[in-house]
Amino acid sequence: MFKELPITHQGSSEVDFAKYEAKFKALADQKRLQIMYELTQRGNTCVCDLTDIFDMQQSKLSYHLKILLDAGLIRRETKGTWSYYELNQEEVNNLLSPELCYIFRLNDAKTGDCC
Amino acid sequence: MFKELPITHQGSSEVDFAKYEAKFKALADQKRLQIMYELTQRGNTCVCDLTDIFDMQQSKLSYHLKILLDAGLIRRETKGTWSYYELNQEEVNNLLSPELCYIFRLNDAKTGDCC
DNA sequence: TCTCTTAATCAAATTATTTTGATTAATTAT
DNA sequence: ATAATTAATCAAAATAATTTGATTAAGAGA
Repeated sequence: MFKELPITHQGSSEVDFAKYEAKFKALADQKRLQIMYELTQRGNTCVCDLTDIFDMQQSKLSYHLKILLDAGLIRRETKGTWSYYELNQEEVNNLLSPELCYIFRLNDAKTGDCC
Repeated sequence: MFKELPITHQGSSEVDFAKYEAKFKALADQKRLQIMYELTQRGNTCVCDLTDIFDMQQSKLSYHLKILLDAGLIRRETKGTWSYYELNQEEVNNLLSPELCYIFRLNDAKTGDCC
């Protein structure tokens, strides 16, 4: 009935790995990492600018932005018909090493300490 | 002929995101995170023990171990017919936040500084 | 030698993710 | 009011990742 538990610890259920799965899935894509990098460099950015920059179909970009948004890695702000996205620095810091955080760090924040 | 470059920086090609894609892909799976956690707790561990612990088909476990191995997150050592895997602590530290590193930190190393 | 065990690899089936093109709703501009 | 723009969503197609069961190669043990 019950699966035997491992001997040396109380089982990996004490850590919620499902939570991290979605976040790492969001990070596990070149395009999305580039989108994040772009948001790092530009700060709050309109989708219309991103479509130009990445030469990417609008629905495709929208799909990738949604994945990053759902994972909590970016934030959205809507102004009229326009959508602006920005990096969620806090979440990035919670996940990534100081070295990687630095890559995804807003330029005007690069003087501060990391993580 | 040439795609216009973004204005505010020299293009995201200066960061090798392809390199990180494979690593985050490896991390983007609950089972693999659990395998990593198990290796953290047990240290150098035989595949035969892992099949018991995870109640997972041998070929399936082998597939996931290969993905972690190829991403450089774990290391393999072969002794006769047996394979032993262990966490690549250094690589984990290079990627993950101190908070996450701590989860994947060998018990006997938990006193030391992170990252 | 012959048999058993270990663990990697393979091909096929299954499942999940991504891309594409179209549609939609909301807003803006004429 | 009408037309144009923005960006999300949808369904179908294309692509990629995972699972399964079988096979293989290498060693261990009788």
